[in-house]
Amino acid sequence: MKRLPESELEIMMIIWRHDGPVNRMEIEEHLKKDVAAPTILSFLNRLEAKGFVSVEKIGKVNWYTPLVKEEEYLQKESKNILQKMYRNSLKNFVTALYDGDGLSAQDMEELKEFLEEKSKKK
Amino acid sequence: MKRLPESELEIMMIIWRHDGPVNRMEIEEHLKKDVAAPTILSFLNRLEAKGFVSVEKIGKVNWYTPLVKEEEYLQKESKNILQKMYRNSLKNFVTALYDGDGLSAQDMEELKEFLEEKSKKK
DNA sequence: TTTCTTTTTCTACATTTGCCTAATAATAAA
DNA sequence: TTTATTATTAGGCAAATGTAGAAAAAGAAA
Repeated sequence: MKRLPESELEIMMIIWRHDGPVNRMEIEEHLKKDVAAPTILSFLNRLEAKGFVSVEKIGKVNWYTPLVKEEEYLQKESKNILQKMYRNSLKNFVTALYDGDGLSAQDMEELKEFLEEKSKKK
Repeated sequence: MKRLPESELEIMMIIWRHDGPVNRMEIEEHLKKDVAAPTILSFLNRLEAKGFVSVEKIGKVNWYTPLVKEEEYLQKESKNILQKMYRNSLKNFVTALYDGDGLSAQDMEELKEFLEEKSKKK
């Protein structure tokens, strides 16, 4: 499974968050910036070529369905990021966020609970 | 400050972790895969063009010094990553790691302590 | 002062990425 | 059944990225 470039990932995120097949128009509506229709279709073609989605044409509209699971992709990516940028230390990542004011008290609380929960389970 | 492509970031990480000016040869030694000297120098040129390092030539050797601070870059990147891939939720990121077996008990312990420490301070 | 040796600089090239215009296909409206 | 309307496909282009061979520069050794 390849790593996706930014624009393709952006599209993929929309597809993942959407329930069931999506068409170009729906994706367009969820994109913040606006791009021409053929641009989006071009990204979708590339995603298909890379095996990330399948396409079915109904009438004149293409419907796209994810083939790769979001969790699967994000799991790989998370590890990658940690390894490449934070010497494999989650703490380093969180510290960077904290120091850059990217962490609210609520985020921290939420995470603490998660960690307690998980370590209890073990 | 621009985002760096993978190869340039890899070089930058080496420069940051190194203390004081570095030359091409030293960088080469720290790279896992091996690339031709001109390749590394080419990346270094691009880093200079982007304002990430400064160069000083002494004798026939170039010495590179970081101009952008590691923390600064990583802080921005961390936020970016979180926002683009995890709907801005650190918990989502950690969950992905956890579910993908990218988290050791020790990592979790370390992080819990960090969080407790920080929320106490507040 | 020649002749290596080693570095860097030049230049180039294949791919990938981000994007779009023009052409084509296909349904919907007259 | 023509004539819009609209979506997709073709094709393509500029910039960015990954990579390196050949040429040039500079110190080191003869």
